[in-house]
Amino acid sequence: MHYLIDDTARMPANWREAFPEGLWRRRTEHVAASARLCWVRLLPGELPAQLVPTLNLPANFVILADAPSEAITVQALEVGAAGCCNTYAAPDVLRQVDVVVANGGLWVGRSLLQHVLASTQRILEKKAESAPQDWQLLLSGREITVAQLVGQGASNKEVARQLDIAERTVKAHLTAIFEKLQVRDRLQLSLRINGVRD
Amino acid sequence: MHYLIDDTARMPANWREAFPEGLWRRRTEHVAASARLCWVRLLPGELPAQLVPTLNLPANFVILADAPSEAITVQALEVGAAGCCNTYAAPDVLRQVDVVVANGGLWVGRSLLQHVLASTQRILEKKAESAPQDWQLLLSGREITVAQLVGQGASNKEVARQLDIAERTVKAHLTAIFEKLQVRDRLQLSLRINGVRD
DNA sequence: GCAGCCATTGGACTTTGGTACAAATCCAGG
DNA sequence: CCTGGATTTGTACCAAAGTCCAATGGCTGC
Repeated sequence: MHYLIDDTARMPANWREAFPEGLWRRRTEHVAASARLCWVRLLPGELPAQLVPTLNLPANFVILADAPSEAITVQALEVGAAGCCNTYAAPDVLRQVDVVVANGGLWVGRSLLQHVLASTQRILEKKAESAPQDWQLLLSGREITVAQLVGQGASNKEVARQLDIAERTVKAHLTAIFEKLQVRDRLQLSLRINGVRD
Repeated sequence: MHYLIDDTARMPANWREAFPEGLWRRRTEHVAASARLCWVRLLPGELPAQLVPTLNLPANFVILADAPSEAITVQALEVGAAGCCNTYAAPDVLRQVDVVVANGGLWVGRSLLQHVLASTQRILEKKAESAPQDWQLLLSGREITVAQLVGQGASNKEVARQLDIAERTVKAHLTAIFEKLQVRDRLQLSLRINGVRD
């Protein structure tokens, strides 16, 4: 049997859809030790380390976060959760989590996993510090200028005005930049040159 | 259909049991592009980065290692694999990997995951002190979720798929977010939530 | 000189992002 | 019961972003 421990006002529809027979419980209510899996929903801003010790949970439980983050997930697993996922994850995903956990696995969402693995990779390579501005080496002078402005949030029109060139030219530079840096649009360019890891 | 790309002498019994209809292939042989999942077995001492580029693999493939390690797994995902697991994993586990990958997930074994998460924890502790997220206080739960995804570079379509809602809804949330945070587009939103100062 | 890169621009086009206006459900609190 | 916020979706429309093909002129190095 599945349990959803949730002190918010409304039960997420996707969970109900994933587990039509699942039971909704307040944090103060009892959960059978025989529960197959217990889903614990965090309140906004709450962290697993604050909540979990206050509850009497069965062996298998999973944290549900409305706004999951790397910090929440790591902490969830640290306090014994078998996984952490978005409260609003699709029903298929929820059922998938169930299957993985039932087989003794740990569940971590794809984006987080990539995030974490990317961090690990940097540790393994220890390259992070050596090449802070590698992208500049791949671009021509003008392209660097355009990339910096776009990276700060400027529109094509603004870049054009500031550099006194046609908007069309800005687009041409951007197309070249995207190709050279292997990014698909200005937002990912911004993340790249501002050193935001994802 | 499942394929096992394996140049060793014997086909692992567990794989045969997990996918009775699966096809065993040498590395030189052709794999249908319509393959559901392609399992690639590493030879002893071999690394994914050496092998994968030499093969013509479909979109979804998983690395099988007789002796999996953190290095092998990270490298496997780096070169595009959807997961990495022990060649001799139980049939149930193999089928589980299949399900996860079929749903767009990445699969990483439990022990590796714990290992990697432990490393990540240290980085997070440093990051946590620096930036209190004021913007989160202005948004509803769902809006926070959308803002985070967009801030990481996701397109409207990707956000919609990930949250299992219509693209139109993503736009509605974004319009509300822009208004509340007083930014004009997704790029400036990204700068705001990633704490980039200009 | 000529090949090659850089910077520039145009026209035509497709895709994506964002807004306006509207409306549905659910649920909380008065 | 009714109001108001949160979440969801629709149609339609406009603007911005991005691509493709093509061209010009400047500069450098062989």
